[in-house]
Amino acid sequence: MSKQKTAISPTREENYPEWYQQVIKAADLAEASAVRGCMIIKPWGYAIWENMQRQLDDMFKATGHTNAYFPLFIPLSYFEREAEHVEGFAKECAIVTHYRLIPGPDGGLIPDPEAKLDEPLIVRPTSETIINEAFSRWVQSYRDLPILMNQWCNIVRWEMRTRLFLRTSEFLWQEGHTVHATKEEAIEETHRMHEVYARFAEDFCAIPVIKGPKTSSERFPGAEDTYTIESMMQDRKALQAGTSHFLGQNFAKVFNIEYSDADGKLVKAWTTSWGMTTRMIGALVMTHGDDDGLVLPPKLAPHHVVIIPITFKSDNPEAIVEYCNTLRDALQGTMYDGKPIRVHMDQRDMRGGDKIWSWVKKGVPIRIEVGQRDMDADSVFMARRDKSPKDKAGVPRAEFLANAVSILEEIQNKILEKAKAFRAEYTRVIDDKEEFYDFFTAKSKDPQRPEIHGGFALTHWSGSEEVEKQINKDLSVSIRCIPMEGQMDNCHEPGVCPFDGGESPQRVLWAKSY
RNA sequence: CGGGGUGUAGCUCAGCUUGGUAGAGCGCGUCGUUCGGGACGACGAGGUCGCAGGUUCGAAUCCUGUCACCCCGACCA
Repeated sequence: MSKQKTAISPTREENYPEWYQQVIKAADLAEASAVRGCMIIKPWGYAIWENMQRQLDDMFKATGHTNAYFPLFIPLSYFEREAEHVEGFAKECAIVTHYRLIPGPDGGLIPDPEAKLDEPLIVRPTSETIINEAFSRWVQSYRDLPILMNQWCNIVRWEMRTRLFLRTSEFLWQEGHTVHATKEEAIEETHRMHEVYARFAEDFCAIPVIKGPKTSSERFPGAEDTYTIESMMQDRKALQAGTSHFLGQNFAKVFNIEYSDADGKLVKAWTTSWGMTTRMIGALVMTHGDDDGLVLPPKLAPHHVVIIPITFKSDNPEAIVEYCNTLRDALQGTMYDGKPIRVHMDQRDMRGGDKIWSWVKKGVPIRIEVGQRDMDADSVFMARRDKSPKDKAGVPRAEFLANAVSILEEIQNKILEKAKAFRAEYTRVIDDKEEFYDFFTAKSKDPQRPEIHGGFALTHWSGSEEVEKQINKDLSVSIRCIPMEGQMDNCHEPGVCPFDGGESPQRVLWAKSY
């Protein structure tokens, strides 16, 4: 095969959606399965998810939460209780109606009509209903509160159009569910977990996010308030990376979560829920990936360092392997982010070029090649994933060992800064309707293949749902969130809505979204 | 559910209009020459052409039915 300029074809510029698919394939993260809309998460993709899980789980534990597990199936009658919740999820539910198969007339298997369930079960699209039903039995006294619970599980939402990691019919996530004695405590919890997500995104995924509440039309079905973190992908579209919901007393009412307070009065409780999903892996791809494949933030990379012994030219390959072994041991004895550096020795029997590129495409932060020459000079040949694949050089072994941690830290910081700069470049404060429409309109001739355009727009907004609807219809642009204090500059002064001239307390964030 | 398209080797696809013994590239295996940035050669393994009917001496190819998937719209973490 002839040498290509980039490892991934097409490039982001040429065809962004196709680039995304190719990166996932090249990095061996996941593949489509025989089941429509469901993906097979392969070991490299799953290892990233495990690192996310471990980190988030620590953060949940540190904020007082415990894990539990609730059933995959939810009785239809539970699900029916909260009207808005039903309206939001009924259109995309998988339903179990039978529990036995029998041979059919055409030789295949069919559901046994005799084995029809009295009450259909739905496969959970989210677990508020079944968890709050349990909570209603667990909560009797103010002494039982708060309940701070989380579960790691899979859920099913029967999506029409799917894309690996971003939108699949089945996906993995965590869902936190809490019950509180007072409104204030529940709101505080909602904000606490919102903040946990933002910190996780920025400090671990190196994905800068904008925090804020959703408008009422974008809220979680059944919530009083939904708080989101929104990030900008490299095609300048917004991705909702995590949400935290203040559910008020909506679920407490329909599931009858009541407790006796200190005065012996019977009081309704307040609940929250919050979730983050495997979509985050898609966010990593689209935030940091380049035309050579995935770029992983070191804190989440399954391997921090890959060591490739180059032995074919040596009289003494065993010595090189041994030299690599001691290098690996030394690295593993070094702590990064509170844990030993994760090192992988790649001794697969394959050609050097293929081997090296496979790690470039997988996004490993540091690559080390060691051949006879390096060993003789007591040095290593190092390449960093945040630099060009060709930008690599020999460094003395001792120097590399001394600097390994700071290089990982530097890569982690650098990709976050790069993402922040990208977002800043394509975020615009707009006060004029025409300019807004122009900003979000592609200039390319072929409407099937619009060029990468638009970004984040900050405008005033009167609060009108009509305006929201019209803009969504015209441009497929929506309000991603109402940025909170301190999230963006020039955002929190009152002004005039450029769409209907109404008064506006602050600017809101508009974008096309996933 | 509307509009468009595709089912042939592990993968990507050609062959179909005009019926006549199943093809290519990549990948895979063995051997050789190579190899400090995506090698090359030789040989080899691998397919009841989505499924069911029909037409025909003969069907991947024509006809009918059916199933699945993909793309574009409405819905979504």
